[in-house]
Amino acid sequence: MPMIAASVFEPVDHDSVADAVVRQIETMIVDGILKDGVRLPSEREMAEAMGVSRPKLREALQVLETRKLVTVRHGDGTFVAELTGRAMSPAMLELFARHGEAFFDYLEYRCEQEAFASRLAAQRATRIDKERLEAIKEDLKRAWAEDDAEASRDADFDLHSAVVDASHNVTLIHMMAAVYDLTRRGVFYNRDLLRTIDGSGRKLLDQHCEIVDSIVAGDPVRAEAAARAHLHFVGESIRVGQEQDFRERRARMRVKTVE
Amino acid sequence: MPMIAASVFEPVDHDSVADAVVRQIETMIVDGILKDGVRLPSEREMAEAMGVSRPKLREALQVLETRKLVTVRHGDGTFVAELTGRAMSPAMLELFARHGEAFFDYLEYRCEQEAFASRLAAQRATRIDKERLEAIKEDLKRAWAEDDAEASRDADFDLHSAVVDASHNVTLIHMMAAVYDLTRRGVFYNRDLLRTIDGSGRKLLDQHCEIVDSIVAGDPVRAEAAARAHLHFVGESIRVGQEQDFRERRARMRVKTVE
DNA sequence: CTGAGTGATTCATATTATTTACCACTAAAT
DNA sequence: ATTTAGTGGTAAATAATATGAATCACTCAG
Repeated sequence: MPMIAASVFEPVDHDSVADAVVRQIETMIVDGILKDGVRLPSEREMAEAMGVSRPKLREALQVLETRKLVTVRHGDGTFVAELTGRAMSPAMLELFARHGEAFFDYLEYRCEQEAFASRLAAQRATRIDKERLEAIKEDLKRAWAEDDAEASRDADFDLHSAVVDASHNVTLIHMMAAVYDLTRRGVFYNRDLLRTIDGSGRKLLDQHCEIVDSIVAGDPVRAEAAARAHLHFVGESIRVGQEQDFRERRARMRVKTVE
Repeated sequence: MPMIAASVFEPVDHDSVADAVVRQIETMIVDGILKDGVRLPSEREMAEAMGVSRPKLREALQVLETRKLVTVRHGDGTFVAELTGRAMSPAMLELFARHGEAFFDYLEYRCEQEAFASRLAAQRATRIDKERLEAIKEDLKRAWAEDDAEASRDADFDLHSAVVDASHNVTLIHMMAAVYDLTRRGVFYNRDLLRTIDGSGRKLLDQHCEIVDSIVAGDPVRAEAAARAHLHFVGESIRVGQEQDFRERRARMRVKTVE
């Protein structure tokens, strides 16, 4: 009779009450239900509504305060922190990264912003902007030719920053600065996932070059299309990559049963 | 200062230890890690591996036994039930329905089976089969013309059963019988979701008619393509429908904050 | 028939969570 | 400036859940 080894069974992922509360409040923030600056109901009311005890709710609020998602003021109340304003706070962006289902919303948003930035850049790029973009294009090519992942990542980041800078829209520049910083630190996704459907990285390079070329050519329609195609490719790579990772993990578990 | 009403906060979804164990073991079954008939490790070993106490593991195994997913034999051991064999057991199919991430695997599998069935049906349908299919086609048209959701659902089920019957592959007939029964009972998805991107239902009708016409015409390639297109449409409708439902729920929660 | 494994039951103990009471701060009303 | 009613903050008793351990009953291989 075939028998399963005990090692196939992993420790159960069982949350405490406080953890569950943290997750639910974070989800409400991500979903836009709890907006910046609003005051939460009193601890007594929230605890009752959520069906947990006040000490446990307080424990959760403490975690949220540590993550800079809420502000607690003795004798006054509990408030959702200012998370977006002119630019998304790191706390908010890290929250998005933690909540997988929000990630594709973020990507959809970013696609729209980068299409917008590329269109403006094609219209407004100065000679200096264009020179900067051409120089980054050479960096990208060199990084690809040398298969230098780190240089490639840096150049990627430089390109997107340069495009936004070339849009000359101050609000956009501020809004996207934090996004790029966290993308660069790998908070949103492992950049290796971009190799999922583009093993050689050639496609990624071509897309980056097309963005530069269309901005330098002063073609807003082409620049916007290039940005959208690129972000679509990024989204697709991540989705397919995550699915493959998931299938591989399941396959490894199955293999484990016959060891 | 804007304030959120307490009613926006819902009771936290917090599992007991036993519930968490149930979910994890069910996931292992869905993922194919725990296969039919295999013997699980002893309760003592499983409890230790999963990091829970034996009484709590036993509580979980009792739930799984009630759901007919495992068989427990005093003095012998605990076994994964025979869930698939020649046809998927209702227990297995209900398990798939409970585990959302498995649903699209199921749909992918069903797409392949129905494409296979349609191809065979186009090759093997007898005169009686064809007459039956044509009669069902008329039922579908009438149900659509009269906007009769129940008649439409019944005719839909009849069609898929008739196609599989016309394949004259006994294994396939048995395998799909339980699938159709549960689909009919709405275990897998609410059929209303099919109206998400096809408000009038015309597209669905056209696809059903194309399946019938291609089988009656004896064209296996066309029949297979028609089945695949149909199942692709079903998958897409469900996916978009679920996304819309999700967005609507979030929007309702946001509206709730300003009441 | 025996022994070593399995599941089954029960109970004492530990941990987590709830309930309750009271303290300290804040801000609006007087 | 004071008062009051709200808020958050702390602590302890109690309840609920979970763990750990001991023992019983069944099964099957040797």
